[in-house]
Amino acid sequence: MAQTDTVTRILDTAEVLFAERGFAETSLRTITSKAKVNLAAVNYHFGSKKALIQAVFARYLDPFSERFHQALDELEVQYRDEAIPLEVLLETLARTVLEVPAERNSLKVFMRLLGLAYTQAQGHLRRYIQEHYGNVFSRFSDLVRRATPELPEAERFWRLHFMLGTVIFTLSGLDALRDIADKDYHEHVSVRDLIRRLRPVVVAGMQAPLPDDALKVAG
Amino acid sequence: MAQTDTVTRILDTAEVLFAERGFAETSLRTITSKAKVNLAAVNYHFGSKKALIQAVFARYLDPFSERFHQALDELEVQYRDEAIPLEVLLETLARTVLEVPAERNSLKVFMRLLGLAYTQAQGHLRRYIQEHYGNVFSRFSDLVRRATPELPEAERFWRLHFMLGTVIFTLSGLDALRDIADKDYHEHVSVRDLIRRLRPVVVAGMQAPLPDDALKVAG
DNA sequence: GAATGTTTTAAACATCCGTTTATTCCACGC
DNA sequence: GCGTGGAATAAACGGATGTTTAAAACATTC
Repeated sequence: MAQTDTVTRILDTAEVLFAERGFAETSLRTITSKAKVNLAAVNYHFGSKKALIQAVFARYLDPFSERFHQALDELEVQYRDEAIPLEVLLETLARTVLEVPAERNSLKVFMRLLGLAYTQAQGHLRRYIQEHYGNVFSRFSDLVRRATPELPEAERFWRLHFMLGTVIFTLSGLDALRDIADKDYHEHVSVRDLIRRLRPVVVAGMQAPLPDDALKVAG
Repeated sequence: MAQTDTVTRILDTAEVLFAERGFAETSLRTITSKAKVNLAAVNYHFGSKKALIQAVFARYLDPFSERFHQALDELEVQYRDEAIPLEVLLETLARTVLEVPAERNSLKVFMRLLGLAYTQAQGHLRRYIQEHYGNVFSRFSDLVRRATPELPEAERFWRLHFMLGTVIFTLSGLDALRDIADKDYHEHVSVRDLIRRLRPVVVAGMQAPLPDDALKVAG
């Protein structure tokens, strides 16, 4: 039974704590004590705290990357030379994101981690993700380009990131928002509910009219 | 000259460092040495690091809150019993956000701080902001309700937060995104450029068609 | 100009951190 | 059975953190 499930226990505990408090605010002592594992185990198995952080991400992003590539392969076969419609691309992305962590029903954790990767300094993490998973984003980005030929290059870039912000911000801050929503509207939303609500907003955002070329934004 | 500009020097230095690295990653020693102030000055003038963090926010949010209330007062006079159009509300919000930090040309810092307030744990900060500035948000939220009577209550709540996510995520991660954009598109964007690009996306997102009532979101 | 109250300073304090070391444990192959 | 090597453990290390203390410097008032 024992063998290397120490590694798994560390990862399981670390991802939850990281998602709850961030990286700097989560000490190795908190992780190892909650995981009922010796303090030195982290440095023994992973080498350093930084490497542990990267390993936590790899456990989500490796399967995600593989599945998403695969899903895009199928779409490209299906659509031959036609451009894949934007809605289909977004739908596929959403489905893959939902599938990956579903097996450990930890979508919330996954989203929190993505949000942290963006917002917490941690230069090493950004470099790691860019280096290991940059090509998935590039491929998706290229397909979106073909799906929205009317958008100027730069405009599409920014809108993709706007929408990324919408989704990550919402799903990663979900708990806080859900508390407010529960209290005010007595309507409990699931993550899948939220994604259903997000879809039309994201699509409309991507297809919004181009901004005025006005030189100034306000009075 | 000296007197209590120690307090100002601490605040000026702290807000920049917090915005760059986050709260936990910024030590009082870094702040005080860069501000050329004694280490104990923070605890003497503010009481604790937490209180310093809150003071940094208050210096932005107090003027913002006051000006925004004032701007909404004027709009309510101007529109009498009619509903204020959504675009006008968003425009007013954007203008006020731009005005407040303009005097110290630190809009970027302001946005980074807002993003941190959302994403970094710091429960004391969330409570502080909620307690001191919750009513501004409530008022704005009520006006948006009158401007979008066709939206179900809960749907509007979520969309407002979607759009909040879009804006805060984008402007708070601005530097990283700008690096990519500069490299790929050789087009340097200013914060005002970005806000110009954000506007149609936000408006379109708020006015997107309602989601299907489909029970499931994907395959 | 002495007294008073506020601000600044240097030093120490008590914790907490990530990492390393040295030892012990335990399973497996010979 | 014994020895070998990978894994677990307890303890310590060096350094950084927020906070407190007690003395010095300064400004203000009478």
